[in-house]
Amino acid sequence: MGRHSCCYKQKLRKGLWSPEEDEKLLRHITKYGHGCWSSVPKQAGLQRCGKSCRLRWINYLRPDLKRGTFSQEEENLIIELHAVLGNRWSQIAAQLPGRTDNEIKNLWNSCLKKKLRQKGIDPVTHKPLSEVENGEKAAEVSNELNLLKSESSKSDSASYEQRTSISPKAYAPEMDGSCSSKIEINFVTNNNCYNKDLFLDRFMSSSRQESYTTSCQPSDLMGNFPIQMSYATNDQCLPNDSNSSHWFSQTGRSFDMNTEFPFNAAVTSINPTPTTNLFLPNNSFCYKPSLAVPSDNVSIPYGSHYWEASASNNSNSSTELRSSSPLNIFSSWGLADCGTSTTKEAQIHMMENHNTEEAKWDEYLHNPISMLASSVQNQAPESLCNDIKTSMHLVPDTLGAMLPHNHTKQQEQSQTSSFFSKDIQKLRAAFGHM
DNA sequence: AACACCCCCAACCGCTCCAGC
DNA sequence: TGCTGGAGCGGTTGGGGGTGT
Repeated sequence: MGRHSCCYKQKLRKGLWSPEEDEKLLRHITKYGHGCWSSVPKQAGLQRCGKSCRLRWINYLRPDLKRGTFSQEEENLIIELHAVLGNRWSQIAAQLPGRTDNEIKNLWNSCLKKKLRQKGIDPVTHKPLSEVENGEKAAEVSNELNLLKSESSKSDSASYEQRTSISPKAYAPEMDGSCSSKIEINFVTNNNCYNKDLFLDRFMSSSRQESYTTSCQPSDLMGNFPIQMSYATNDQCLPNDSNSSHWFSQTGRSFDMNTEFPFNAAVTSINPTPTTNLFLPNNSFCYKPSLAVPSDNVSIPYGSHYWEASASNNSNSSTELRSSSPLNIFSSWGLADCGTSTTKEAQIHMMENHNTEEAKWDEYLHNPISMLASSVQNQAPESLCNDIKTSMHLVPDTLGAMLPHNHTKQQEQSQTSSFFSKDIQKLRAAFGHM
């Protein structure tokens, strides 16, 4: 553990890399690939440890890196992703082609944090600063109370409720009637508990139920994961070749599917429109849905097409990540059309539209291409392609075999899902079943 | 011009996870 | 099943450049 063993062995260079070192490493990797990083420095004739070489390659030498300052769109995307993922820089970086986790981390620490604070938003919780301060005071009191409580009753469920309780008023100061604000409430919990945890809690609890539609409290799920609800309830609506078991098994990577699925659903609901209205411009932040999955037949042409497109063009991430993608379907289904209603109203609205959405999901799942066509008809094909590309890991293996192989990309993409796999594994361990 | 301070970012460090044995 | 080593991640550091005095 700790420092790499190779670093102890002999005097290895540290600090900044010289152009000569860069050239050696670059030449070696472009010629042979990196293979085992620990052997790279030796083979490349470098007095560095493998770890250092890896870092240099990833953060600086990699040919697909995008240099230069971050665009406004990229910054906004980072902020939004951070609101969902927290300091999971690699996950955030995975959504910003050409950017490294280190770069994003630095940007966040040096720039974005300040910007958020200037706008009166707490960079940790993404809630208004004033509220966070109040929340802290309240949390202190609450903690004292909980301490007293826990003295008398060591109940897990109590702590769960406390941890996951959501105040509809949480975002009140910045709610201007935009749908996204309302939805975002769903992802921010009290006590700085990361929304993903809440999401996982909810998802896991709902997953344990035999039937989503009957066992879950609609208000509960709606309140927290409206889109997930849409997904989940459509379990029954899936075509024969796309039932849930098929989704989970067709790639042989059930966990990827399992975890990616709700996550995409959760994130997509965040932001059809500006999140905090305080400074974020229009930003239809879109996580890619699992739309490539449902049918092998339809996903093959899409998949290969997108893959090729994305492989040849990954330079305009800022726009490709925004506002395109099939997820605008959500807007067309009413999610972006929340007008001036409040959170509760939005939830009710969504519940009312639930059946409609369900029908649309059905349609979508049965005929994703036509749905896609209608939802993205105004978009440039490249944009759509780029949006799809990070979903490629959801494409069945059979399709994958037909596509140009790019293990690095596949690995990167699988990281996103593995992140949730890890969490769910932890939950599994914690709950001892599932 | 010289110094102090600040900020950014490349790189390091310590850790976890995971695969192979 | 436990150990070991490699890969990767997130937090932190420190050097260098920019800016203010």
